[in-house]
Amino acid sequence: MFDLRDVPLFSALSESQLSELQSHMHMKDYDKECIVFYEEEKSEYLYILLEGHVRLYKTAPSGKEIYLHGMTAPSPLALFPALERVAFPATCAFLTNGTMALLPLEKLHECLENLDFSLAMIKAMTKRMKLLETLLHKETVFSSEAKVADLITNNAKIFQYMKNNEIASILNMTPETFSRILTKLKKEKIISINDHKVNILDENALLIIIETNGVRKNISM
Amino acid sequence: MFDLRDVPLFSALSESQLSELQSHMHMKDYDKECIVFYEEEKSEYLYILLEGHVRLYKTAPSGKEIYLHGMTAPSPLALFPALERVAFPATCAFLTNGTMALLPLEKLHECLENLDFSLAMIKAMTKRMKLLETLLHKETVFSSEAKVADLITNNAKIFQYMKNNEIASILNMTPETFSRILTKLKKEKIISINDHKVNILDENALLIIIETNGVRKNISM
DNA sequence: CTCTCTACTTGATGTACATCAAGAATTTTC
DNA sequence: GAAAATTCTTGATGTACATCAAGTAGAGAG
Repeated sequence: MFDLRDVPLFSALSESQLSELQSHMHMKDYDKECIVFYEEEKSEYLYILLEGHVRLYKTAPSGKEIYLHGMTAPSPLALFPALERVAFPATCAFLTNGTMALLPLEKLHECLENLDFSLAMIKAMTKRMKLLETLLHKETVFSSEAKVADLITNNAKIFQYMKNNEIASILNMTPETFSRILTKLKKEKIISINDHKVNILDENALLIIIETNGVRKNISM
Repeated sequence: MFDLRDVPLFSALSESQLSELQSHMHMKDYDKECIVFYEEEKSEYLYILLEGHVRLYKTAPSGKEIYLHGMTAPSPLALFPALERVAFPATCAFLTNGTMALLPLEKLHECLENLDFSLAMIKAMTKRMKLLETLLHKETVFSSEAKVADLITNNAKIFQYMKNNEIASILNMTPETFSRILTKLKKEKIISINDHKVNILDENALLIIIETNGVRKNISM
């Protein structure tokens, strides 16, 4: 059985409050690939991811999906639409099968009367703002090469359990661009890849790419 | 004299709490164009904009400034770095002259013990998340043409008090691109401009541009 | 009212990506 | 372990912008 106590946002509530909430919640199971909610849709519920992984993405007019975040259980989703009762800014789809809890928004707003819950909410929101801020930074100041360099320095293991074209879509670039950048980095002896394992040969070169958005040129002012 | 009560975030506090806070605050006056804080810098203070306008921007490795938000007084700035005690994600500079209040972070954290203050903090944070979300949407899913169409539909008066190259920088595009898009819209009889006043001739065409990121093509698919 | 300075426009070129199209290398399947 | 399916690579081309460069039009100063 799932327990709201496992979700940090709710861990400060008392037994009685928790069981009150649980009695008002729906559980919903999803299969892999299923859509939980669509961008621009409104909802009367807070979605709480209890089991599985989901991805959040926007869809551009061309039909291209813009990857925002991946989320692993347990985690409340779309806090901002829940608090402001506005439409979802992104579509949410399961990557695995999993379970959501749906909490009516009135119940959520009642919880805010509790100071510890409010503080937990502030914590959860700062975490989400950090994610948004990082994403914005990557999408606005990083070149494709810098995105790859950043991924390799911060999350090299991802190459071991994801296909390159999946990684490319997380970075919001095409598989071709991703491939070209990897071969470039290999040619320049900055990384090597054997059997889906990335070895960093020149950490410093990666940092330079991240800082300058490209390979070192002569120092022009 | 400035009063913290004018800042919605602090309006829930009692007289005694407010005067306690005020006794710990520094006031600082700034001239036009002055930098308040730099991206990547850390601070022991929450900055509260009491008078004037500021802009927040990131700097790309090329030196290009990426405009994020403009803020008008009264408003707390950089809530997320204050709460998490991390570095500023952007640089803040005054557009006019104005005044900041600097509140030591310990004092801010003490305020969070107060439920009403926490709720006001949640409100302030959702407002900020809305801004971030809107910005992310514009920067990731909108074409330059869609950005301009969006600006015209939502904030046509801006043409009356800002120069075109200032508007272009707010939209994160070059003045040349902005000019080309405006002349295109004029040629297509979607807008007209006389004496810095924009007239919308075909509202629907603007909405189509926003939805499709360009002028209507034949319905493919 | 003319002169200057700044803002705007327009064209030519450059650049970082995406897209299209094969081919080469893996992985999966039986 | 061979055939089929999938993923990855590589090259050619396209596109949405930026950049560079020159000219034109307003707007403020004398």
